[in-house]
Amino acid sequence: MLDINLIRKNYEYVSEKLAIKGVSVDFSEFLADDQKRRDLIHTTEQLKAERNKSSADVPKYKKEGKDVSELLARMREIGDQIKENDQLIADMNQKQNEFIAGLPNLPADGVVPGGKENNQVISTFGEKPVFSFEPQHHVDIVEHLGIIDYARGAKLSGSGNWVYRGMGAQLEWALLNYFIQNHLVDGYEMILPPHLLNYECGFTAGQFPKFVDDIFTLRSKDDSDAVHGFKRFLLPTSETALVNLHRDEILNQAELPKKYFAYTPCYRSEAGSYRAEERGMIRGHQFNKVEIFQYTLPHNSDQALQELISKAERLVQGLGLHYRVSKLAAEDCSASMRETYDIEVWIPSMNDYKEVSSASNAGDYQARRGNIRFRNEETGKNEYVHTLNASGLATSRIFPAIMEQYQQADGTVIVPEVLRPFMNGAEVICPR
RNA sequence: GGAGAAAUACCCAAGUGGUGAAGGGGACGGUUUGCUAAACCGUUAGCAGGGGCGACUCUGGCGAGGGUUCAAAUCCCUCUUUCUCCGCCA
Repeated sequence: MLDINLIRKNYEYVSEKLAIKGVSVDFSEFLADDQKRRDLIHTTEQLKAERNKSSADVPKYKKEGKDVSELLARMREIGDQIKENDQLIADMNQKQNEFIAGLPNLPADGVVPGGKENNQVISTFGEKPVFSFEPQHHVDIVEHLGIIDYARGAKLSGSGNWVYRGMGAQLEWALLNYFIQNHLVDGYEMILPPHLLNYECGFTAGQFPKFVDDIFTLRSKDDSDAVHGFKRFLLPTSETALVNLHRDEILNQAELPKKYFAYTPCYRSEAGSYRAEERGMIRGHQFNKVEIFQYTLPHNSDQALQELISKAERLVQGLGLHYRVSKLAAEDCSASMRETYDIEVWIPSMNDYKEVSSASNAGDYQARRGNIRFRNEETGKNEYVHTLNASGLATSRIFPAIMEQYQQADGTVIVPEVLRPFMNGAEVICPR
């Protein structure tokens, strides 16, 4: 959520920044409505002041034996006017809130306009592997090895679902353990949140109201009072849970930065996004991810973003996978984020790099939506924290990358060394 | 799932229709003191939102949202959470 005072003070600046994100907004009606709203608040509050005063007079006059019927009549009149005005103000507030909540974050300085095509590769690690044989697609590899079962995944749940089995399940779990170990060593606190979250969580994260279609919502027996058509949804990423941990809280400055990580499956409806070239486990309705998250002081968030990026990079490096880091153009950043870097791993069969981690700084955008503040020790004032998140990592892209980058001529796959301690020392995955 | 009880500040807690939300603990500030403790004095209802250049002032706020009333922490309704009991259960 953007700062309404910033819009009031300098809407030209806000418009310019939003234009970089490809959003054009005319603030003139908004500002006029805001003035009307404030005027009405002012007159209504004066009426309330009168009501409070007269209210106190009633028992006083009664005690003195005076007639209060005229006073009561006037009070009734004021009361009706107040009621009417309060309703108008509530409507205006709602309209204003919906407008502001619908605006995306402003891109940070240095974020270039445009979409994907303007993303800039800022670094690469390792080299594309060279094969002395015809490399296989990861779907063919995992089916040959019998470690991912797509057919039965579809039988159990429908397309876009798969079953990890045997060494596949072990490799998946080893990856998660490897990530977790890494974050624990760095002093991040481990969180296992609920997977079913309420509407407010999605609002704070910035997924709602705009991106409701991308998530799975749950029906319950009594949805009659569910304002948005559902009471709970399955989290699309544990970021949604982590950013809500301190919703409506005022943190002590000394507690910051708060560093968390969480493991959860991520559930996404991915409506209509299936693409033929993404067969396999590149895009599914459920995938595993460890998410790293920080709440920081405003002036420390840029530095924290670098920390998150290098943490995610270190994980991919440890696995010995070739990848690159891209700085996203404004329109490729999600709505809540002011700056995002993607770590993209090389998938030979796709002849392309696919995102395994997205590291973002939301600035105070999510903190405003979720009312997450800290007490500034110097000023004694409450200010909004900054929130940052990064995947650390998503397995659904790493797994195929391992399959394809570590495949051998005989169809077996070498287990990256860092994972072996979590797999009883297994060095290679062979067919069952 | 059923029945009952509760929700007031950092904590405990009073307040069942009439201006300004008791009291205690804690915390913070001060006096006294060589230091600590004690004692004494004071501050501590967050927060959000209006108006004003400003000193300042007004409004809302007693879990949340509605309602009744001239007036609501107090009465009524809905919801949320917590606790107790019953049922079911990994």
